[in-house]
Amino acid sequence: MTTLSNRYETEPAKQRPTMRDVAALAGVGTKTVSRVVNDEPGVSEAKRTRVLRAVEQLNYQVDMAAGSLRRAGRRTLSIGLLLPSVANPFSGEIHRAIEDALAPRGIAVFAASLDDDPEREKALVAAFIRRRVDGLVLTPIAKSQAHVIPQHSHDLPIVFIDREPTGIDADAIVSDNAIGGSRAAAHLLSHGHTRLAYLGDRTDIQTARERRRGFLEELGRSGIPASQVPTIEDLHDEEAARRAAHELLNSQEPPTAIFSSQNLVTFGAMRALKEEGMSHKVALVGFDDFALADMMEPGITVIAQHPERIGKLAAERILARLDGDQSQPSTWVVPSELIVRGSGELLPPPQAI
Amino acid sequence: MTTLSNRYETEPAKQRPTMRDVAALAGVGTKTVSRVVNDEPGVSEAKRTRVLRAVEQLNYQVDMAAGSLRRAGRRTLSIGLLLPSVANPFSGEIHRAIEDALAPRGIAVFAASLDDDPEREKALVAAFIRRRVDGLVLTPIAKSQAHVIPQHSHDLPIVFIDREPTGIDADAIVSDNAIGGSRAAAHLLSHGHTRLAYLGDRTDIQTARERRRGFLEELGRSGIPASQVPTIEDLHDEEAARRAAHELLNSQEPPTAIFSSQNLVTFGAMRALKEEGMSHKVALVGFDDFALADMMEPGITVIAQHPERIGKLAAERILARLDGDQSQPSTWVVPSELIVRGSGELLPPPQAI
DNA sequence: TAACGGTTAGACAACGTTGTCAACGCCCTG
DNA sequence: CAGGGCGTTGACAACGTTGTCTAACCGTTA
Repeated sequence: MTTLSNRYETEPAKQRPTMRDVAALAGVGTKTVSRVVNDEPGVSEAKRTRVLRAVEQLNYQVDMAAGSLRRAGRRTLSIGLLLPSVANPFSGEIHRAIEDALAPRGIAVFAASLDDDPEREKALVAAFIRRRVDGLVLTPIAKSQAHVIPQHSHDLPIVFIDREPTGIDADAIVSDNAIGGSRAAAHLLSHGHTRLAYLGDRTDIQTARERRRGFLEELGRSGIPASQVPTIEDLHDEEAARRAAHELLNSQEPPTAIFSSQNLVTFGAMRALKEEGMSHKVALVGFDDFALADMMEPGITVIAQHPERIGKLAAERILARLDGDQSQPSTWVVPSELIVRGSGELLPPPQAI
Repeated sequence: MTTLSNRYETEPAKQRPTMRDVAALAGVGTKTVSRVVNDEPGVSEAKRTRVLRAVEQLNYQVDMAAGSLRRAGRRTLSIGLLLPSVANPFSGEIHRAIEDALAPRGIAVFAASLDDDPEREKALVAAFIRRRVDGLVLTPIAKSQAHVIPQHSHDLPIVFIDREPTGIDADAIVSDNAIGGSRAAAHLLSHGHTRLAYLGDRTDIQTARERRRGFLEELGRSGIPASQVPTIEDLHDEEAARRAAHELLNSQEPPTAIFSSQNLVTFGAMRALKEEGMSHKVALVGFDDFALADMMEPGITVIAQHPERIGKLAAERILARLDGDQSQPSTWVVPSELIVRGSGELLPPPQAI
């Protein structure tokens, strides 16, 4: 409220200046203006400064859309990013890493949330293609991406993140989900646990299945058959996870250690443990790190993913493809990391050994 | 790796189909194709289905950029969103609310991070204007936004969020920072505290100053002059806040209650309290809510903001302006809310009363 | 049968920019 | 002094789409 005039009351809403306006004011041809604003050679110093002055005076900004329409290659210097949700901190980290990697090249990022909805996946991919993005980074949801990606977008660089795509051959960046799961198992086993349980996410999500597989296989290698491991799955929110954990803790033979395959599931498990007064009695390892994990009582041991590395790699793949990389698409795996904070190092009670 | 052919090996990288291709295949004029894909009337059913079949077959998608170049009004159906950082959960919530409000109108969101850097603010605004976004939602940083927003963008809807702009007359959506601060003070006073301290963010940030002002004014009304309130400011990260809190707690007359003006500052204070074993002895109220605040020991009482409401209002303002709203720009205030969880209800020790 | 109105259809120009190309002026060389 | 080469410059078409406008066709009415 500092100025007096209302931005919205100025009547004629004067047109945004075009290159022609600048050319007219500077007394040159439009092509000369084009050369100046694009830093192309072949313009005398005298004209260059005249043009720059006119640009300044009119506050002219090129229309990139019009430019890329004519320009060879048709680059729009924008990419589309499809995440589970832009409000999700894990996605936010990926987003930021991608932005940081693309900004130096002047590439802007369209971001959108999928909410695990295959319909949205398809619609948003189409919306971005209509906007002629130079590349696409996306977390796949639909069973197959073949129908999501139109045939004739074959030259559009696409990188899948977090989950590998199906039905289409493209670059992908994923965490080592199975290895992470086995890492969790090995860690708990090394502290003497023999009664372990698994709390997992929706089984139609590939990463969740991988984490479970890695966890159970590692237990199997230590002589604990999967049939002996209570496994509760399809937990998609904190409340469901909380109830499942309560159920586990009140079962006939409660586990002495729990592996939760995802953030919200971990939160639910933490709640249940706290409510049962078992936070310091039953070990917990969660997949995926989160803020303040070290401030919990006890601190929560996790298998941390590295969203910033996933994002950086995804952006690098897009750039490489834009720069003409024709190599076979492949999958890059970002290693997970065990972070020890207390909850995963609780020992089983003597009688349970 | 499901299919055999490499997407990047198909030699001629065939051109994306245009309206002309569709028209040729369907045996009609381009304008008829245009009418069909834009759902305009005046096309016989026979031709309509022929066009749709051709669209399907070629997997044609309109080029929105080319369309809006010609189309009156020049809408690109995209907006620019400038946040402190897309990786910041508070920003993520705002982002999501904006996306949800604009998606039904087919508007896509460019998101970018400012990192509190006025240079980036200016550069990113320019980048979005070059892309001809239909509107701009931004968290202002520079001392004045007058030079950030070019003169001739006077018809471009702009909404400022979180902080009010200076030097430009535009809509703004903010939290009731001062009231929130006074709410925190009143809450702590009502539990008998008389020795309170303030831990604050960078003093050049308007919101931080407002929160402090509200807090101190409320104390003043209860007869506690600002001069008696230890005030440590310019804390921009968790570590600085932690050190400041330690200092406070080890001072001659340590406070019995602390108000921290921002998330990272709250985290630092929590750390210091835990390290000093004072978590249950010194009251703490933080500005801004965060995940797992209720799982801390004790739960952290906060003055919660409502990012989802801020985002929704911002999007609604943009839409109203796009729809021709010419009213005076003004500021909308989103009320904060006290959430009681334990840390703010700790009583001062008897000897301190 | 002629005139008319309504519907359907496509030719054409234009949106703001850049690639292509021809033309201009200047300086240098033979 | 003619000719060649080089550095500048702008006219023009084209990018993919849509607004405008006119034409063709249909059925109806006088």
